[in-house]
Amino acid sequence: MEILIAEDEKQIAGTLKKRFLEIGFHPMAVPNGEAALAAVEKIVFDVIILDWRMPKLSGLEVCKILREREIKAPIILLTALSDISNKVEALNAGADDYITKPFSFDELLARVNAVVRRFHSTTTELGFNNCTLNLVDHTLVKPNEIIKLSQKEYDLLKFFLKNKNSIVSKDQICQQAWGTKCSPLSNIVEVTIKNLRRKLESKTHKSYIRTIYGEGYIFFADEVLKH
Amino acid sequence: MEILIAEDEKQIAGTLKKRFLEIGFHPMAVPNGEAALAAVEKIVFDVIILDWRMPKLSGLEVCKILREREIKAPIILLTALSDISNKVEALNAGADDYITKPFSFDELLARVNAVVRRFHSTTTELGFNNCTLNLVDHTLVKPNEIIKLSQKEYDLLKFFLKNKNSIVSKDQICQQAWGTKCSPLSNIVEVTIKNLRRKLESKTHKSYIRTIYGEGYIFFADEVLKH
DNA sequence: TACAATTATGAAATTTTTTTCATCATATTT
DNA sequence: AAATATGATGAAAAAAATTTCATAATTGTA
Repeated sequence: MEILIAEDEKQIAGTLKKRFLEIGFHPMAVPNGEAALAAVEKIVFDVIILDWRMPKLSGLEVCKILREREIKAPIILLTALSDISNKVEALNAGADDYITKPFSFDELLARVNAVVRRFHSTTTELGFNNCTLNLVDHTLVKPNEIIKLSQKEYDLLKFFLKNKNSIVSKDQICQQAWGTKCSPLSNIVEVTIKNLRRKLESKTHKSYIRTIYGEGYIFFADEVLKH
Repeated sequence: MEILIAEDEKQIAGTLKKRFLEIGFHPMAVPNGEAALAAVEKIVFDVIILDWRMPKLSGLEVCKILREREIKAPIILLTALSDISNKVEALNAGADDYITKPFSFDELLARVNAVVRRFHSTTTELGFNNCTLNLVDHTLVKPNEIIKLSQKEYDLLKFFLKNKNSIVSKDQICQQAWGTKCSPLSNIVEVTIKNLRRKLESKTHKSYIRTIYGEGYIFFADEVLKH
């Protein structure tokens, strides 16, 4: 789980990072709003935690900018004030939750989990590297073009993205994308992989799908880096 | 906008209903949790507001039950206590927001709008009557069967659902579902409507799409009733 | 009721997607 | 390096989706 923490108070940032690390999350801490915006350009986060009061760019402003840029990841705002109008302002800026300092780590964790669970149950796109699979349109959104995927190509890519960076066997692929056992008489999987590879490839990024001889395939996607 | 308000304090319920009515929403007030569950069985709400403290079934319990039943509509819990652990409990139960009494109507409205806006930007299905259009699978989910829609049938139905109960011209349909002006030389729209009608029809419900001679079509869907 | 305009429909034609097949390329083992 | 197994690929075949077309049915109007 990739978490961005934008917080200028070093002690809070440090504690949060440490606690998230302990439970196996991947936190990244930045000290201001500009750094948060820069980080989001490069990395796909599962949740973004923004301190409201930061020098220059406030957490609220960062939140608004992220939503304008169509960043969909859930955002939680931290604030010293428990003013109710702040809460409304935060929601209107596109935040998903709001938490007042001081707070316990367990409370923050509960909110992070709630917000992420909800997000994953309703998300409409899956990102990888500098591309996105649009689950509603069934299109592959590359940096400079939008490519229509056929049904099978879509099913296959979706399966790869759910299992990125780990080996999947041909049997597993058949089961998920074709709903049947893999027939040794047919090579539909190979053919569809060939076609998907062609649609995925670009000048900068040639090989998303690596063949593991005798085992299956791995879809390589930097979980983290967007560019 | 269909809003369910489950609140046993009659005065609060009455005021909320009145205020929502004034701004053109369609509120329905019920006095307890059981009635709320029953209402959700029959009606598709855009947002559900639950009082935490209600006789027998609490708002929190109703919330959990609704999520178990895969009701996706956003839920806001009302409570007299501003205890932070309650907020965590609410989120863990699948609620989207939490508001402590006393609150102003404007604050509630802001939260309703925030929660609905977010929901609509990430929703993965559109409901109508006793059916659902699954936007990810491109399937039509009827009470007893799941029907695969072709791309064009899907585009057409999606357009109808976005414009239900109002006349849409053939030109509008072409523009949205085919991305081109309607050619007088082609009757693709009529043909696709014919095919969609066939897939939509059931023993109980024959005519979703009514033709308005010389004007276009209306897709009739009870905005409200599920059964 | 007759007529013109509009919509509905079955079936053919076209296009696209999916699958099969033959052949080539590559990896592993000996 | 040779033999064998596995995967890749272009092209053909089959199936499915989309569009066209001819004709039938329906609606509104004279």
